[in-house]
Amino acid sequence: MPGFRRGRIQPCQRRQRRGMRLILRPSLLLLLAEKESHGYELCEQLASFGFEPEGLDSSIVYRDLREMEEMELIYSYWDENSKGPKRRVYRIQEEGRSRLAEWIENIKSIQARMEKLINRYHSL
Amino acid sequence: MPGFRRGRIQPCQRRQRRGMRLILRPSLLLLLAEKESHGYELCEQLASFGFEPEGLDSSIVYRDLREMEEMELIYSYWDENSKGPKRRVYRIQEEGRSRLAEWIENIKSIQARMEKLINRYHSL
DNA sequence: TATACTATTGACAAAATGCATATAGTTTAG
DNA sequence: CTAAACTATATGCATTTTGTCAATAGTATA
Repeated sequence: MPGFRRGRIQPCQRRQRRGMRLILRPSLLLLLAEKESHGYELCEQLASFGFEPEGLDSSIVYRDLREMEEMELIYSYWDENSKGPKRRVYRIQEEGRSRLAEWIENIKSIQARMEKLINRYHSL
Repeated sequence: MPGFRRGRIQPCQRRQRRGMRLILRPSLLLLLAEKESHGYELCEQLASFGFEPEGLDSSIVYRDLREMEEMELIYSYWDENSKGPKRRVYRIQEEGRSRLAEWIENIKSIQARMEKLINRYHSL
């Protein structure tokens, strides 16, 4: 069984996952702000943010990491000394820390808008 | 000036708008749960959910309305008696009310996860 | 030695999004 | 009276984002 996979999902479920995609990069960046890590380990740790392993294809995580590296928020090096296949270890950059702060602010404002929506719904 | 338009946006801003797209349909459906309405009016009312007119192209709203109609969450009829161009008036269906309830639950769970993320960020 | 687990990457199709533009009736300013 | 601005909806297209599959490879274990 190749790790972190799933079957095809329903169109109605895609929309639900979209909300999670929104916090995927911030979650990864936060994990890397806590300590350096590699893709596979990050996939496991994402569970603590509510990402279930069946709900997230690991290729998405790897892709997002590469993209954040291109944005120069993080950088990577090969860990040659680890057991098993070589790992690409990511570490956060200063640029990444400030971007994380921005993303968190953005999430707060989205959250506030969601709050408004929910309240309005309940006063129907 | 054609209503509800804007210029080209930066790639960093796109991600911010993504959060708003997430609550666009639920917002529209909630507005329609409150009272029947047509696209143009809905565009105006969206401001109360934090959608700025410059931040949302009205074609997106019209498209989402058509799609929700295809999903049979809402239905429409032409208002022939109104002044100006004819309006397509939307009304929510039972199916729409239950879907709205589901969407709200989903938003709540996303909100809870965002909360977790924010708390974890602040304990860095 | 076959299977499962660790670990990463690339290609491709499908879906979502942003933007421009077309159409058309009505009101208002000059 | 006529051009501009506003109300109102719709569509096509290019780009971006997403999900899925498949390929590769080293190591541990049954």
